Amino acid sequence: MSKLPEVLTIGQVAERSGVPHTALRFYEERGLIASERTAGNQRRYARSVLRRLAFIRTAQRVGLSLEDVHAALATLPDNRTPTKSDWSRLSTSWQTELDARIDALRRLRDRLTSCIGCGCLSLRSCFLHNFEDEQAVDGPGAPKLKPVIEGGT
Amino acid sequence: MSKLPEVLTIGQVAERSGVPHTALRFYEERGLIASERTAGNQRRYARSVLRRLAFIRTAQRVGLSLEDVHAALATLPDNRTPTKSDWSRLSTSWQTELDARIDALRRLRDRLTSCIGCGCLSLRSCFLHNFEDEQAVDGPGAPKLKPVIEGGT
DNA sequence: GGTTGACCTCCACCTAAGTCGAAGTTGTTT
DNA sequence: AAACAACTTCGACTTAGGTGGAGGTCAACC
Repeated sequence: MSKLPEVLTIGQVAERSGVPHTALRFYEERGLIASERTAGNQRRYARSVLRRLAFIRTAQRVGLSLEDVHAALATLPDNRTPTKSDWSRLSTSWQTELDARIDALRRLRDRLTSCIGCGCLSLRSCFLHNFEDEQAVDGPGAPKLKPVIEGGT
Repeated sequence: MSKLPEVLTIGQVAERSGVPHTALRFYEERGLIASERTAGNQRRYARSVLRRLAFIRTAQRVGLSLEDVHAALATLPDNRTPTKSDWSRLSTSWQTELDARIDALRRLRDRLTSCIGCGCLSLRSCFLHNFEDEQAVDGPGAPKLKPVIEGGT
């Protein structure tokens, strides 16, 4: 535990996080991460930026936008210790969204699973034929499929 | 059950599916859905397109790209009944991906959950401070965070 | 103290996933 | 058969999330 560097250059952050330096500047511009500057105007990052980046990339991976992430992180001010209610806000608002997404994914997967298990070569009982479309009855006013993709704040 | 329409116009599909007509044309251009044409060159859709759309939107919602969806659907040729191995291919390749995404989501959510439960107002044990970053030890060759966002085929 | 690589800003460009509008055609209704 | 909504194509534009290069500066080593 000798020389854990106090601060990291952009190159070091890029290497350690796997996030390209171009993206790091982009995230900074978007207010997702922050840096100090040296006398010579170069960025220096606190090591905690790595966790932030991991969080950002994970959130992105599961389909959340940078704006979502930004909104969430913005509720945790960088310069003061978050209060319990800061946490509550972020946590509960995200959990609802995350739960919904987990559920959607699970249903998608299970549909595939049961499909392959059922031997339904005729597509008779497969997802492409039964995919929550039972409202397609005759007459007008058939309910719409729920609007998907909304990037809810 | 009188007059279930055999085919649907683009407007009807848009209304029933909730997918804008502009997007429907776009999906067709990308080969995700198909239509017949009338003598006068207007699109007519089989009702099964609604399931396909629901599938597409669900997949998108959980962060899969249209290219992913296209690749998957392309393995199920539109004009012949899918074989068991058609299904196997789609199903198993997607399940791996879906499982991974479900897992990532769940970990994200659980981190948030335990965080709010732990009373860690100092951020000492919170995700922003502990988010899989324990490889940030001194010395070179610290393993990168896994590359996120790859849109794997 | 000079070279070399890492860094800086700015700007143009890129892909994905669409949207919008113009200008013309079709289909339905009266 | 006239009106009008719904359709057609096509090209320009949009937003998100970046990438890449030009032209210049900083820092670290010899």
